[in-house]
Amino acid sequence: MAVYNTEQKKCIISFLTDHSNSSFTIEELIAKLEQCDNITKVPGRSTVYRLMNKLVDDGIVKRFVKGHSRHFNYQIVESTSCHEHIHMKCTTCGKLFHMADDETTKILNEILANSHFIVDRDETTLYGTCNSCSK
Amino acid sequence: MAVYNTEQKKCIISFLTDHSNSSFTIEELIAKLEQCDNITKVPGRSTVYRLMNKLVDDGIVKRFVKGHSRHFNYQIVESTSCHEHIHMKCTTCGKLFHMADDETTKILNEILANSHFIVDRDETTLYGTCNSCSK
DNA sequence: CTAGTTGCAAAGAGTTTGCATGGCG
DNA sequence: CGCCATGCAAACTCTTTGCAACTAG
Repeated sequence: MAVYNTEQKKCIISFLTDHSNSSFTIEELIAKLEQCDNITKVPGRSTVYRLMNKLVDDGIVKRFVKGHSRHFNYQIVESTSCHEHIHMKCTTCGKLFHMADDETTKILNEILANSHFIVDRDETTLYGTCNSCSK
Repeated sequence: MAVYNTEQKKCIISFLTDHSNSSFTIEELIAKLEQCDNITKVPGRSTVYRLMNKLVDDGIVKRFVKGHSRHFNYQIVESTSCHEHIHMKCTTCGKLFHMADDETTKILNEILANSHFIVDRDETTLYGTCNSCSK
């Protein structure tokens, strides 16, 4: 099945790439896209839903729930190495932090040794307060 | 505002308590309750929704998304000390494990020292594979 | 009794889908 | 030019809400 590289698809991917530190609900994403003036073709609502589902299936975008929200958030998966470490999301400022790789390995090995639990790195995001926000 | 202890509320809480190792979507919960024969008064759909929202607000039940599902799961919060340690959920067998308190403290302190990030314990569930399932 | 709770049905919100049109390759 | 992608509107699913009847305390 051929895949076409349409304006709508490019528009969403480039927006998410430009805001790779933030995540958006579908509603937020649509609102943001409509505000952007450097966008040639703002995709329609159903196209956004369809594209996001496909992008999640393809592993280009990650779907998750932020804090206690009842809606899904979408965020671009930044690189393949992104799967390799723990993420920390600040619930105050919303920024996503990446734990150093060796620190990640150390922590996960410690959990394995003590609790005999193999943590799935890709599924792991810690929520809390970042350095700046805790000051 | 007074709070009445109705059959419907008791029925949901006792079911969740009896299955404190499992979590359910609303749909699953309703189906299970309808199957149970030792239940005097099966609550209606809207009552289940209303009660679950209230139970979550009151901190008696926890709402979260399991794996890549698009629906919320509900699980009873097992005890007050439950907030104090990290949870580990096996994505294979579905069981919830509790990390030892001293281990939790050690890990979180290590993260704080290295990444300057204060992890919210209450928000933290690690997903992965438990000891039995990894064999 | 009285006020919180329930169940029904209807409304609301979020998401998916069928189909005709448009546009990429 | 053929086939995939898009947009609209309608359908669908999940959840909430208004209201009259019910019931715990």
